[in-house]
Amino acid sequence: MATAHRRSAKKSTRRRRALPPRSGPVPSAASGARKARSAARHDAILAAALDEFSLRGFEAARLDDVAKRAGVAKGTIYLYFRDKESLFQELIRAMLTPLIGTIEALGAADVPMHLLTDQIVDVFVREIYETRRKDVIRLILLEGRRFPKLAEFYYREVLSRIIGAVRKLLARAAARGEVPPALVDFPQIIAAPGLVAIIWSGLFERFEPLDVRAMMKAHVDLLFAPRRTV
Amino acid sequence: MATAHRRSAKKSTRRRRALPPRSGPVPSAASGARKARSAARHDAILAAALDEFSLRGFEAARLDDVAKRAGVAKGTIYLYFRDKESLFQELIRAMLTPLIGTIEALGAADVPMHLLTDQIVDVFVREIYETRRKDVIRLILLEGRRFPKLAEFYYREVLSRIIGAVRKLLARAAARGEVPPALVDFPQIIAAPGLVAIIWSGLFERFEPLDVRAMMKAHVDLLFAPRRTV
DNA sequence: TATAAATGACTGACCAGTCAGTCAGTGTTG
DNA sequence: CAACACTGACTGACTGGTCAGTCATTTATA
Repeated sequence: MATAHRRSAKKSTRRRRALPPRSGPVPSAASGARKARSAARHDAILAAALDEFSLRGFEAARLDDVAKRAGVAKGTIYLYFRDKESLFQELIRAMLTPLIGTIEALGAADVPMHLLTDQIVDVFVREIYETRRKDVIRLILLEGRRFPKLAEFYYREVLSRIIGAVRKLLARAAARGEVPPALVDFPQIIAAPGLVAIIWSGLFERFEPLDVRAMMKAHVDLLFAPRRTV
Repeated sequence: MATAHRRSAKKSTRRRRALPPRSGPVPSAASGARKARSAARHDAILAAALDEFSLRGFEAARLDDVAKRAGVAKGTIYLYFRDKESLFQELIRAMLTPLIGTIEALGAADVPMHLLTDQIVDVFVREIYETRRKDVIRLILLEGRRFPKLAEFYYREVLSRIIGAVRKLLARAAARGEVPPALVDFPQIIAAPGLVAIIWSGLFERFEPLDVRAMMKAHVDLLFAPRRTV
């Protein structure tokens, strides 16, 4: 049977390379064309890696396939990334880092709740659900346990900031009586349907399609609907 | 090339095996004891497999480790399970099958919504979150993409039944005006915080603990709180 | 031409699955 | 009850295939 074995990302104990590499090649003083070409290769490898990692997961993804997909030889990957694990981690970072600005901007705004809810849904759908970031987040959920560093990065740089921003907004809204105070304790509740959508789209879409935008809209409308009691 | 015999001369025959005779089952009822012993082995392997699969994921889990953890030789696993994938699938089925009855019972009940919400939270926490089923569900979410059969089993036997039961309850409640009709379209919303909790507990608990029961309670209270408008 | 970049065949570790051999427990016989 | 034969559950060294990472060689660029 097609038994597929994988090696765990273990330390390569042997091989002492005194001064191996830093990230990219290009030592110094290179022409712009060279730099551009190099950056293009770098990005092509990342894009191919995202495809393969999404398709098969970290362990099962083959670097031979990544290379083929990127249109380079396997050795080339090692000119740009230290090893498979570095490639994975740099991929995650590259995809999520641009998100941080967007998040902090969201937290700084001070609009009334009924407008903000639409905004939150919209940012999630446009910046995550309809992009490859959806796959990146799925990868973190998938592989996070075996890469504690990665889970930590994601928590520290992304999640905790989102939670902080949302909590601040909620606290303000709660003070104005626009939102039940219980929600301030669990900002995760707001994002929960987004997570469900990401999981669902990967596993059960084929059995039962899900209109994410409608679901998230329904959810926030339910949460923020006017109440008899506060 | 594989002749790198670390084994060397077959000197010294077999090392004394550990002593299995001591301990347990003991004689008497001939075939009965045998069956019991066999069932115990079967279960020990499943339990060990759950540990290893949860810890490392399907690909990275080693059957050598499963065997060691179960206290049997690797070959023994193959007396009970066809291959690694069968072991995985049987594990999932064994853990989730007992849940089906519980679910259908829940759907049959016809209690007012405000009582049912507590019940839903309670069943989730007691039957899933506080048991190893949490890990099993995490495994499905994580590995489901690479085991379409498994995702289908889970959807058909578990998820669709839960959704059906909850939807029925919601429709009845909505007809009585206890629940906003929008919720009937997205029963996933009710379960969403449960899913968040399962993921969260695996990845971010160490940074920020999460009180699942409180979060789920807050969520259903928010959803089902009396409203000014319906 | 000199130097950097890229290649891909190769190596060594690694692991799912196999199977020849072992032995505890059972049945049979004297 | 002891001695012997039998059996099948169990074992673990081994095989065959896989793939991350290396490096001698080739190709592109300045």
